[in-house]
Amino acid sequence: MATIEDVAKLAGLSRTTVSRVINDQPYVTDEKKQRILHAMDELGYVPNSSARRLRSQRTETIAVLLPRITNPFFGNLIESMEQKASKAGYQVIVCQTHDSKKKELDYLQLLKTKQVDGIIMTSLVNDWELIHPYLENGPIVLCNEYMENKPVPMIHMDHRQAAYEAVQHLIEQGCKHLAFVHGEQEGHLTLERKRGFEQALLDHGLTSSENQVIQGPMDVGDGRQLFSYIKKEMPHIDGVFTGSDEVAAGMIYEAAHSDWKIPEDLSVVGFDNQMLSLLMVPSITTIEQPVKKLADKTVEVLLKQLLHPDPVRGKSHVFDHKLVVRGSTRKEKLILH
Amino acid sequence: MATIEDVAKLAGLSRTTVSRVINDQPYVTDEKKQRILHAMDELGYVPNSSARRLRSQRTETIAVLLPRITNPFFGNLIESMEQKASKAGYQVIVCQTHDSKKKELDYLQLLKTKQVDGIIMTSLVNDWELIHPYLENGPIVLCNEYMENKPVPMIHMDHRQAAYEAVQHLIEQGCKHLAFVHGEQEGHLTLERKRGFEQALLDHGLTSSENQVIQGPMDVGDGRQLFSYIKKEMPHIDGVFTGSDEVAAGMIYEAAHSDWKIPEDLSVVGFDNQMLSLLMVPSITTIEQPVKKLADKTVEVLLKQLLHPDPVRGKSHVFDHKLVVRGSTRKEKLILH
DNA sequence: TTGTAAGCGTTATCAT
DNA sequence: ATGATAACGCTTACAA
Repeated sequence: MATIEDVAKLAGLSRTTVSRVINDQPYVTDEKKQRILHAMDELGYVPNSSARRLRSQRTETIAVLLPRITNPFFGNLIESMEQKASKAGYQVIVCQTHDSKKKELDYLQLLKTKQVDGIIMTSLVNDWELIHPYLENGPIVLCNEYMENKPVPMIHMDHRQAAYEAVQHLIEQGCKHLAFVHGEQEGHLTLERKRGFEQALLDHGLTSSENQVIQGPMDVGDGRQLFSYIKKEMPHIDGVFTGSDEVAAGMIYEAAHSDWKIPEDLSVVGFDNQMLSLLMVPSITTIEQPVKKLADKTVEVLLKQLLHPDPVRGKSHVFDHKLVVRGSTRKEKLILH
Repeated sequence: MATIEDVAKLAGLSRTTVSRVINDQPYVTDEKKQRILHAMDELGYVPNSSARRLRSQRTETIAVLLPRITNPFFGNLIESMEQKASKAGYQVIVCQTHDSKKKELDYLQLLKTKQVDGIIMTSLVNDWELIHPYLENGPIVLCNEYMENKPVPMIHMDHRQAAYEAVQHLIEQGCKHLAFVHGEQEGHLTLERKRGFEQALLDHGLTSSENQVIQGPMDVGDGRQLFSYIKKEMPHIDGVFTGSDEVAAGMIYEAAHSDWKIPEDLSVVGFDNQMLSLLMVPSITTIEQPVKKLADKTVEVLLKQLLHPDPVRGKSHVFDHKLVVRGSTRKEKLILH
């Protein structure tokens, strides 16, 4: 593999001058520049990335931590982030934590080992105390996940309000016995949604005791089990706010293979407005997140921090959600057209 | 940021000895080892990755090239690859080409710039002549995509045979006028499927002229348009083999909002057996790929090449597919239970 | 068992 | 405008 030295020799010039050409710096005669470019071409020279990184102390790479790439919400998020980052000349590396505390910390080490310049966390399973020290090693930005009064920028929606509106909608459709379903991890995000759920119940005079919080379900399979469980063990439940279109889809699938009708016997709300939620029969009422806006803003904020290592501030950027009403909750058939 | 030198000083030993401890090498007294570990701990020392890479000429990182992460097939593939690779101590970086020739070549540069030790290509849009030179810089393995007589390992299914079986199944269900649908790019993989399509027609006495090859559709939206197009412009078509569950799902969605019935008026076969294909109403007949096996084998082969830089051989590893028959093609209702 | 010193490929500083 | 030289932080012969 050719090095800068080889190029310099072949062109009859010094490494310094070659380096100037590589980095588009001034003070190189056009004639010599051409000679060097020729030499680089002839040797198939490409600058060695490790050497540059070592020398410059920068990697031009950022890491995005997420639970799992197979969740379409995170898939879309990373897709947008990657596009935005690569326009600014940054590489993105995708880090799946699978909601493991250990993996999350392992990936944060990328900052210490200088493999990345900054980190975006889209989920957060460790206590903040364990995350905080890593701020010494480079900027961290939270996207989607958020917590109060922490010295990092946060880009997200108001999940409490979103949950409130979803639950209010269920109540308006006539549901009296509601369940809130969330995944295995009880993150801050889940907590926010739960608060919204409870507030809505309160505001509409439904006592919490008749309503349920169910922890665990995360995917389609879980949703299927959940439906069977509700039908058998809690048949009084008539409305469910799930934190996930997958879970909602699983419930609807299983319902279709039973004698319950959705939304008549059970109304269901999902989350994320994934393609799936439109395609199901009935289609799924859900909360739409402004994925692209979240992604773009997050990358923008991180890149800004990379350029101006300011004293870290905990500014929140809150984006709007949208309740998309569809067949899984709409009991009175509206007249279309 | 503490360096190895700082640790050495604090422990009153040399860099060499510290390095030995870092790399778990023998010939260090237990007592000194402890002293060093203590010093590392006290300073919060972490080895600098760029320096190690530069010195050792290895990155312990592999790149996986794929069209887009939001396609669940590739999402699942990368998920499995990442797990397998990380067990062997390798990092994975995900590279979305979006089917762009330029991006594909850009990412292959990672091999030249020594940012990765090896590359897995799960799709291939450039001519082989452009890819070939990169083999100088490190091992490349093809997974999913394949071509004949190329000096790289290939791990894949027999797409021609899979297509053949899918089309044969449609014919057995009574379809007489078939269409084969594939995406924008006409890769080798698509070509294989098309051959299977044509062979099946031939073997069952259907002349090609009555049947169609449609290029372009890739996602749910395209599938919806496609259905409308077929209904309006080619209403004689009664069976479609799409290369994608998404396209199939889009067609089914649109059909449900029309007066055509699936499978009676039009039968549809998807590809990949994604969750979506089970959830649709009717559920989608599809081809199941052994994603985990493909992923594991691919990583295994690449890692082997990384350890033994043998003269490159073009061995193919072919895995079995499975035709999953569901409601989108099953005209005679079978009695269940 | 431990240490010295060279070198991986760049780039920044300072001369010239 | 160009070049010599010293880092960046680590590993590895080789010496002791």
